[in-house]
Amino acid sequence: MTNKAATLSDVARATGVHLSTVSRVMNPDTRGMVSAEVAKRILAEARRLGYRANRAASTLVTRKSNIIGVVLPDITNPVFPPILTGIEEGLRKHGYQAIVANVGADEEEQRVVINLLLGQQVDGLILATARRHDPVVKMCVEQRVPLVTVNRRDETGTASCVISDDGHGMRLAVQHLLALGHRHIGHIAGLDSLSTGHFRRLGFLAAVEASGIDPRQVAVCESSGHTRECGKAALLELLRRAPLTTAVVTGNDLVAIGCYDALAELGLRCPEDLSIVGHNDVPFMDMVRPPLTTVRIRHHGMGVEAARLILQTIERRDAPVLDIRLKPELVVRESSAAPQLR
Amino acid sequence: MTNKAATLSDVARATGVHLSTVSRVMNPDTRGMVSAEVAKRILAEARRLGYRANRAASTLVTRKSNIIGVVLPDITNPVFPPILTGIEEGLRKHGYQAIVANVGADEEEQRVVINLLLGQQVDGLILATARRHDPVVKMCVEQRVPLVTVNRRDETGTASCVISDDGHGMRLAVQHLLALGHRHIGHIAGLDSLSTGHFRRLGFLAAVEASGIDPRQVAVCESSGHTRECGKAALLELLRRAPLTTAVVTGNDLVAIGCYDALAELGLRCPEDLSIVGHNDVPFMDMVRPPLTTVRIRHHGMGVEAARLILQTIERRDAPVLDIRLKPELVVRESSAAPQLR
DNA sequence: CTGAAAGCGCTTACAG
DNA sequence: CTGAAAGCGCTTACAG
Repeated sequence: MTNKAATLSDVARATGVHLSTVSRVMNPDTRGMVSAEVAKRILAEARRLGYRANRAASTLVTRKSNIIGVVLPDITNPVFPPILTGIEEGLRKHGYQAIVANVGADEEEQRVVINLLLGQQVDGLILATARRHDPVVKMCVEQRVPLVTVNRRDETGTASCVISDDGHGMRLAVQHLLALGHRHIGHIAGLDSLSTGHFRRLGFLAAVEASGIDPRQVAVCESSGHTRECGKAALLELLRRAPLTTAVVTGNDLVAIGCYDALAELGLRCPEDLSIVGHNDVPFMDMVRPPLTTVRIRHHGMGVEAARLILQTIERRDAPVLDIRLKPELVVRESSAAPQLR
Repeated sequence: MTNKAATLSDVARATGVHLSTVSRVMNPDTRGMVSAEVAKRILAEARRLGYRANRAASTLVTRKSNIIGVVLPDITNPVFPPILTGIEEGLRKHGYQAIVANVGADEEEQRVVINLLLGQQVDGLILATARRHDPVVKMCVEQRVPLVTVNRRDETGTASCVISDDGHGMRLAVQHLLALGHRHIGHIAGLDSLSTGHFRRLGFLAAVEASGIDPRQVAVCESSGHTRECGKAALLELLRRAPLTTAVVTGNDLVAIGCYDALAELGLRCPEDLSIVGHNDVPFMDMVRPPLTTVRIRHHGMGVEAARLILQTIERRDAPVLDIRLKPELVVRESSAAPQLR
């Protein structure tokens, strides 16, 4: 049990061949260049010595690390774990690994982290941190770093992205409420600096407009953050401004839960007094009281697609910039019902 | 805007010095060896050229990657994101990064992933996958890979670990129920192959024993998995075997939610007919109906400690094997109450 | 204080 | 089919 790892030259010495021959055998793609008999001996010896290629060395010469940097804004936000899992699955299938960095919204901090990742020779970057106008995305594009954004889209359209079809999701939510008989509908929007918040707001407005209901019966409030507290404050504000509202669509489940808090404070009930539809379908939304009707987004699928896209972008540097949108679905539970007559 | 990255020798040429001088300046620790004036010129030129050290090259020569491999069984299990966040914070502070791999329970798959990580020249490993008798931990220890397990403990005691003090947690839960007046108490245990399941079961038994209540009033059932379905089945089984039970402590929140499902099926209410105490306090446990009383574990803190420990283990190869246990606390909500007289 | 040189462990044309 | 050699981009003794 030697303490230091065996190298190509250790295996070569033990087998009595040149280390370049060992190198050829260790790489399945070039194994065919070596006679079967020699290859067998080398493989046996490599196994005996516990040989494991030093990827730092091969990265240095091939300029390929087979590592993708993944930058997340907050892994404790339950939308990101399934995205990450999808990314990892998609990557691993092709022999790639993910190096994950959690980073706050601070731009300078993001630059530092991305520089670390780039120094690590990652072959590409998947960013879940992108804002609609993102200087960090711009920097990466300028440096020609293969890049895809996931769950978020930068508006310059210079980077490929994988997002949910938010227009479709909002249409499903609004049509559901209309079908139940609601005519005074509100929207609690997410941050407009993020594509999710922006597109969902636009989607809501478009769906309402298409339905032909009077725009004066529609209210939109922006939640200042994706938290329960912000959601609660936003609904309180919305009901103050539009007291006739009987149903609300939120841009985020956590915000929807905050709406529950607001209703509790007002002594109102969901869905009797107000129907609420969330967005994302994060875990446990079927266990809250009442179980939340929400737009289910294909987080895992987005991750898988993002992995596929980044690998494609790396393979062909002239690969087109793609804009992939996965279709969400509406999950009807108990937080939405026909409006009560009042 | 050159397409390929600037190297030390590019900066050296541009400044008119030898690349070894540039190397000394780029590393803060050796910067003092170079005159301030030259250092300034070099730094300016490096910045102008966008120089960024190639870590594959420096890893190759220093045999230090400043990367830690983190192996998780399932990032979508909400206990892991805060652990990971804690690890990353602890690591980043000391200039380290995490390379994260999600991997199932399959042993062979774990070996493959760990070999990938080791090939990547990680300086150490944090495993959240360890079972009580874990061949993969054994393999790492044999190969002298710096290692710490987090949230889980391997029983051979050859690797440092950071876990929650499960004995303390169960004592808090049992004492709470006793104080409410319960005398027929059950436990739905987690998998005994994991240290969490094992220690919580032992902790439960010890707490009950210390209270002096008749062992015949106590029932333990093992849940065959950490899911709602398994929790439901386990409670059904437990109530069949011990119908007088008025309170149950579970080893896991998801299992506790499964118990809610079982009660719903039986037409029983929580806490009126049965008090339930969970374990972990994952997000949203305050939003389920009824809000769950549970043992809150310091997941984030465990991650921070694990990072500290692995760095310490790397720094001093003779560092002692440590067994760190963080104290959990009981969060009382509405799923526990005094037993009804029947 | 600075330079010249060796070497980390690989891959891959180039010979033979 | 196999070997010899150059080179990837760094770090770090060793000279001067």
